Amino acid sequence: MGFISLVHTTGQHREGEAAMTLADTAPKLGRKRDHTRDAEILDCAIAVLAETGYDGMTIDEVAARAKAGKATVYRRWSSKAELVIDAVACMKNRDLDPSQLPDTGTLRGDLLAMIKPMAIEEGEKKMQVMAGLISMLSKSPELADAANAAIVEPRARINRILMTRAMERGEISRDTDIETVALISPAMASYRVLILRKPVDRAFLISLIDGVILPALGLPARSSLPVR
Amino acid sequence: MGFISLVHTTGQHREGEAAMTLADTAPKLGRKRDHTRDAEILDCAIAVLAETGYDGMTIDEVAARAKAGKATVYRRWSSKAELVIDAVACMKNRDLDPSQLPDTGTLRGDLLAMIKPMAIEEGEKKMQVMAGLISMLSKSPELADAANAAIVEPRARINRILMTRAMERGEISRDTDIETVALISPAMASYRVLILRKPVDRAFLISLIDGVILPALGLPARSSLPVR
DNA sequence: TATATACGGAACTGACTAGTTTCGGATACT
DNA sequence: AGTATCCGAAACTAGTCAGTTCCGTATATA
Repeated sequence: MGFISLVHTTGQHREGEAAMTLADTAPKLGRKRDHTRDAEILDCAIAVLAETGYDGMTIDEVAARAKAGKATVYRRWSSKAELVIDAVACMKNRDLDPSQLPDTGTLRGDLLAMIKPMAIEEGEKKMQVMAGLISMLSKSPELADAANAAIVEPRARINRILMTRAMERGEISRDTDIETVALISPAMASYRVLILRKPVDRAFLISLIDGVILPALGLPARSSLPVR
Repeated sequence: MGFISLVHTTGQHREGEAAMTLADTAPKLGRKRDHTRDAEILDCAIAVLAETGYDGMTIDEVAARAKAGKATVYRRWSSKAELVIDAVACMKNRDLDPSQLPDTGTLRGDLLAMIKPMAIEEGEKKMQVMAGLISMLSKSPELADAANAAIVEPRARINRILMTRAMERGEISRDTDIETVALISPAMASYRVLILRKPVDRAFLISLIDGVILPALGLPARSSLPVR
């Protein structure tokens, strides 16, 4: 389960022991480390994390699921905390295409175009992971930063972009508080999954757009024309 | 810290062992159980829960903080899970006055009147507790129900009442989706605390009311007069 | 070929903790 | 008085898990 193709970009951490100023690792002799295992282990870590949460996750389970020895895991990450931070950071790459956003001409059209089964599923997965991390966020600022960058920010950023475009288009008022409005859907979707434990489906997202977001921006549910 | 005066209402659970159809406990002989310890222990459980989360919380810590022996705790609750469920359920009673809500004549006035330092602080505490519970909610439906009834519902309920009154008053449209709009502030406040880890202060709540909730209801930020 | 490292797997260590039991003393009924 | 239960405190039991070490084997350089 999960594709292997991901490359994790957040650094290998220290692999040797001696203090090396440059060239993180450099054993000239011996068998080379199989870096295809890295992403596989991280994928399994994400899966276990989503299923059991940070405290419930065990290195044994991750290693077993990746058909790896624990030594193979600890050779790459010096602790459970580092593995998790790297795994979470790695989710950032699963994101929707960087700037290949829809551009339908209306904000409503753009927001609706963002509702795709794949995006919903990926969002659900991220929320499962987030659920297992929340109690840790206050204990590990480093993890909190990783979770923010990989899970929280990407969503908000997309909304910010779409709404900024709508503003430049003249569709919404110049003095809209985009920063806040862009957080409505992430916030309400999180709340629905994490706390109400109900599914975030297409119908919910549409009612959110038409019942909350667009009205909050002063647009009717069926906006299409710029105001001026 | 924390007042002792609370009475927990959610039941004592089984205290004896033999199957008794009625009268849960009935030792005629011996020293009586000191029921003032119940609420004290529950208060300490809440405090530890807020600080460390469910997995980080230990019975030893709770007992030590309440200056009680572990046996005294286990005599009342047969497991950590039951203690936590009872402690969470107990938070319901800390609520804002049952139906003693503000009635200023406008929805904005009512919503602003709900912003009191005490209410903010209590909400923050509840969110800390919720943060420590989230990863457990999917594993224990009973805990999820308790958390919902004690932490989630009360807030939403107040908004629902205030908005229903505004509707009857003619201030907002008859076909408003109150069920969704009432969740905006709980959702965005939770998101802010749990995920963004920023404080929910007066300024945030006001910008939420004026920048999101009232506009979503078709009201200007300074509404005062009924529309029709 | 000799050496050094990687691999999966398994055994081991040390710390922690849920839950139980025991102890000396206090309190309440009979 | 006698007995049963409570109390706080501490010791004990049993299971779990992070992190380490060792094994036999595979693969790379020299």
